[in-house]
Amino acid sequence: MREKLLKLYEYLYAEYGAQNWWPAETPFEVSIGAILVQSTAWENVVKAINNLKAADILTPERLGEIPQTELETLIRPSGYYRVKAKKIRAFLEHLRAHHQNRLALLFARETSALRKELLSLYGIGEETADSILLYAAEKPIFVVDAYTHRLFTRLGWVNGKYHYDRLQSIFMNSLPPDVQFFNEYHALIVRHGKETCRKMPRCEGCVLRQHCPYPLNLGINPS
DNA sequence: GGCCAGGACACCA
DNA sequence: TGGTGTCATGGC
Repeated sequence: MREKLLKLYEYLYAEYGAQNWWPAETPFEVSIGAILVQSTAWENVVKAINNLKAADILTPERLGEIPQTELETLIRPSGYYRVKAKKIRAFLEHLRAHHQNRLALLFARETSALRKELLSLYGIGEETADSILLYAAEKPIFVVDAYTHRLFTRLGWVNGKYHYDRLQSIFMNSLPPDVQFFNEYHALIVRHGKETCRKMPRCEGCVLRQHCPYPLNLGINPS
């Protein structure tokens, strides 16, 4: 599996180059963005983030002080704005109550304990937790998503239902735990998914509703 | 006007 | 454990 994963990475990197993720200025911005991007096009998240920046409240303290309705209004462009406002407030409340509003204190925890802590919060599931771990806390955790499942399904490397942990294990058990490598690999899979999806009928087992043009000629044999 | 985007959760069998 | 409904704006 290791060789196939490395070959896939080489293909994607040669095709798209460095993606320079996560597109944010601070770990806190990454964390908020990770919640806002749930089932949403990134372009809409940018609008919401820009609203928060324009209001000059993109800090744990300030964001935690504004009323929920005001937060809802500011993040509205990212969609699902009511539930996302609750999720952000749950995250902020935890940060305030347990870590003095300081991400550095939260991120100082041991990785698996930190992951469990994030997963215990309302609105933070596996992908969001791992995105925060990798892109904000810079822990060597591989982020998996629907694009990953679709790509692996088309390559014949997995079949059936989308199980986050199973898919993640394929990477974690085969590749060295390198933050920059994991960063680039996931970003490339997302980039590839965005670039290549809207032309052919969707495939069996695909968790996304959109269309995609697989199979690719990756030259990688199915397992 | 229809489809869908870098999920998570509630509820049900 | 698995399947389904809900949340919602904005681009194409």
